[in-house]
Amino acid sequence: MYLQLIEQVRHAIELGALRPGDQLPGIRKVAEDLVMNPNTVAKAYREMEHAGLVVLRHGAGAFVAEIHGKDPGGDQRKMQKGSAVVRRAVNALRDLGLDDGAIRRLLESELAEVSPEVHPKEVHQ
Amino acid sequence: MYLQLIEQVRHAIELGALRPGDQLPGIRKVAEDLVMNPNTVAKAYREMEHAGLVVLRHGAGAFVAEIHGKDPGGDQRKMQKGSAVVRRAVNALRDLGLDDGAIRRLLESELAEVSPEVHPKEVHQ
DNA sequence: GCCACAGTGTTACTGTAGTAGTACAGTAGT
DNA sequence: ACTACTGTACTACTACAGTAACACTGTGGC
Repeated sequence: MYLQLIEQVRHAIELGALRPGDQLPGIRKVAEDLVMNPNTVAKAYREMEHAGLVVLRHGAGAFVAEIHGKDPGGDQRKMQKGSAVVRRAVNALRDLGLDDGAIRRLLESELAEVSPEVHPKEVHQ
Repeated sequence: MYLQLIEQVRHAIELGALRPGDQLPGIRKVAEDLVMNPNTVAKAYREMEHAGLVVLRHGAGAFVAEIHGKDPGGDQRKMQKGSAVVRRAVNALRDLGLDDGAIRRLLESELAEVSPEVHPKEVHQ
């Protein structure tokens, strides 16, 4: 759950929806919106700080870190182009009558094709 | 982890790699291959039996259930066509320089676009 | 026919990570 | 200084993964 939240924020940053210096909504606010415990959000925030995505200032708030990648602008272009690719693919897959679960399985199967048995786990250390 | 195993088996059945009546490898065998605990595999097997995917026979083994869907053949076709779609999309995304994590985020973002906040949880029971 | 053995799934029990709940501590504006 | 906001720390609970001993089935030898 807290991992999903991290992925969402990471995605927002990559897309440019969140920019360096921006303040993230407070822990309780997020917790209320997503119907989860404040502590769970706090854990996500701490993990993100550990990953260098955001900077936490006790009492002040959480802010998007200044530099999270080497090529901030390039990533946004790539993600936007990629988003179009994914949209077309998903539409085609849904036209075939496949549900979200089947689509996820197909993707995981394809991703595992090249680099098998490498699950995304080495992120935090 | 046991959920991933279930998804893999479900995928294999949908693709036709596993057919009704086929015997699944033993719990310990699978556990050794995937470097996980036999108990974890056992839990996956039990969940799959509960979902009607397989039939467990104490002392004999685990076998793929006779009927798991209404249109066995049609699903295979759809999945195979879908697999081609996904392959092309993934290749395009990788050519853009996107890694697996970014690709997953793009997919999740796209899937959430239409039916937001509906996480895959209603599978069992 | 019967028994031992190797295979199978099953069932306790333990440790650990994630989540929820609650109270605490720091910051900034008034 | 007060107050309303922020993140932090501690505790309890639940679910998952790991470990080991158990129970059932099928096969081969006797």
